[in-house]
Amino acid sequence: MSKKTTIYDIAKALNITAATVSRALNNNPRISDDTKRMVLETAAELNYKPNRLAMALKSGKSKNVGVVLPYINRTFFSNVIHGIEEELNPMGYNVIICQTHEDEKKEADVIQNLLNAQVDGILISVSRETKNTEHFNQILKKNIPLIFYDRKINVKGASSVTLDDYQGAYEATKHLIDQGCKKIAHFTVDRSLEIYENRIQGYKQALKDGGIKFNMNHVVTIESDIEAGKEATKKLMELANPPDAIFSASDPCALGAIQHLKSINVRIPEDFCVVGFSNDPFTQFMELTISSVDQSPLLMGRTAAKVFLEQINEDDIKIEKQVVLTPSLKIRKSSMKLDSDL
Amino acid sequence: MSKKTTIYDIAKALNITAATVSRALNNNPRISDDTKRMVLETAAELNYKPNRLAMALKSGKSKNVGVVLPYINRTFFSNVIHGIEEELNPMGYNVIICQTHEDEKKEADVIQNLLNAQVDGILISVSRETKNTEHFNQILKKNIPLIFYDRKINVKGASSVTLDDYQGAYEATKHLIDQGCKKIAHFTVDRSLEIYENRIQGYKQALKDGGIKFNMNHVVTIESDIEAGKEATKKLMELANPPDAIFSASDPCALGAIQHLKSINVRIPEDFCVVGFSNDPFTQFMELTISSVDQSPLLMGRTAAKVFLEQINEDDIKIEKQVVLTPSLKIRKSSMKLDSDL
DNA sequence: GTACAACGTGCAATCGATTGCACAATACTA
DNA sequence: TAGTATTGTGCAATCGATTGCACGTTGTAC
Repeated sequence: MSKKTTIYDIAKALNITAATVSRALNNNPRISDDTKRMVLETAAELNYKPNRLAMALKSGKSKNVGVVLPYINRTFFSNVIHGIEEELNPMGYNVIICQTHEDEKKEADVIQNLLNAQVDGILISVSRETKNTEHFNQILKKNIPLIFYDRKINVKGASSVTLDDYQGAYEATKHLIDQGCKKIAHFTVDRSLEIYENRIQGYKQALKDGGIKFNMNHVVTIESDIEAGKEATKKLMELANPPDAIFSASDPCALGAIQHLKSINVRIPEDFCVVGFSNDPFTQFMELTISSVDQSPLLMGRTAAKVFLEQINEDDIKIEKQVVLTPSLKIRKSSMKLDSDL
Repeated sequence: MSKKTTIYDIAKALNITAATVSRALNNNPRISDDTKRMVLETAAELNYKPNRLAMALKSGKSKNVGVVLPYINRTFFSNVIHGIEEELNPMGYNVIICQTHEDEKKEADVIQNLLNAQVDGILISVSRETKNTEHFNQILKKNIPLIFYDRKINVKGASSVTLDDYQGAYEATKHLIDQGCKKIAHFTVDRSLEIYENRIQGYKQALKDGGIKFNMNHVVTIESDIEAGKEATKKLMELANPPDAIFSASDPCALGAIQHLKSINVRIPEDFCVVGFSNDPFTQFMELTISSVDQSPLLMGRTAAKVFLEQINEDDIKIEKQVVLTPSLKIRKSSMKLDSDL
């Protein structure tokens, strides 16, 4: 195995100093062109590769950023990462992924770990459990950019890139009203998370603006999976006053709802409309395609990355930046009662 | 902003040497218990956190591993990552994700980058384009473990964790034959990749064993998406001798096939059976659930990680290890012609 | 011919943690 | 009481690259 070649090896080969080699490699104007050429040639010959660890230790910049999220194998999050990489890789940054599994303690742990690894910034979507903000302050205290994406929490000094969940929910609900739905139920997941709370608020406002009375019994908090959607729908349909539409804050729940409705022979969208949230790919795959609010995860990732890059370049002047992306409602069969919407 | 505290700060506070502090923190037996206690206390007070970069530089072990894959936002790959993290995080490793976008040059670039970052190992699923193995040899020359997962390429000294694609394809095809299908077509994606070639071979062997003549016209190479699946199916059905089943090496293509077949009123599974490959979540979401071969991506990730851990512990003795995982066919509605399969 | 500028390199410290070797202090043996 | 173990720390080099300052050379001006 060939030991790695360092600038010292190059220096020795040319009978000069490592300092000169370093300067030559960095194209320092104080080094003569001749020397530069020789260094470059020798570097190539010896197959020299810079040791990023050494550079990082010296400069204090690791050129790594941490990306923290609940679970990586969720469509939304893996797409966000994709977006982040698109922006950061070309700038020479590597991305270290850490999962929290929706656990506050684990979140604090991975953040500590990232700080120890000297990351240059942290992009995070907070876990559902998180209440304490101490670990976030740790980051800011070290003057490391902290950017929340999608799920944020209020921390002074941190930036955020989020979706206008309120708006998305409002549009989805309004769309259902426009389709003639009168009794619109809502599935939510975790009201302690801002995103879900905002969706409820958007939903409520749309009802209000549409002249529909808000019905407490039509709002159900469930897990974000198909089964939960089925069960919840079953219960809703057994109410004395069942809904004629569901706006679900989660796509899997919307799917579960549809599956149950079909099983009891409710016609969709003629008798019942459903709209989901997230625009997960599967919503387009079904025969009965599902309307959903798109969160543009790629754009969110790219935007979060850009905000990071801005902050890193502004040095000491720490300007919090709050970017809010606009969602777009994808209207599909599950809620297309009227031809006019085609 | 509080400057980071180092072992020197602790040393100064206690009027001892950084060397002693280092030993105390590492629980070196040559340090007295008293000193250890004091160091630990002071470390806590000063909120000392080890600098992983410095440790890495000194030890030559960065505790980072690179994971290279075509695209992160593919169900299969994001699940593999999940599996890798499950094994590696508890051991103190961080994972650096790099995408190749199926591009050989990019693949070589990210590998170079990972090597410069001094990763302790590289787990990779090669890009479709890759022919040259030079960049892989670079890794091995530095005595860094190289583990292929899913898509491998022959490189002496590298380990691999793959799926028995041959077996998976064989079972899928045999299952179709057992269902009474006589003319089974096959969708493949890229025959230059071992995994797809193996699937074809398994398909062929199953046909042979089932006494069915292989029909060249029933094997179609297409992209792995719904549209391609639709089109290819359309063409197949227009043949003088159309198939009565499709074993697709890709789930999206299988879905495309089903969509087209429905559109021309072919009954599934009564008149036509379809089996996909990958067991993508959406295959279970449809009303007409799709049979598919499961690749157990989580297990694959975990296994690849374990192989890495073994190699890293065996030091110089470099033993190549080839693990082959067994796929499992998930039989669902799209191919369940006979009740006996229930 | 002297003075000063410009140019090109080398010296040595630094980033933070680790470690072989040396050495002082104490404990134990004869 | 001298001599040898044992124990606990310090010294200084090291990992690989960077950088402020110093210094020797050559060139130019008067």
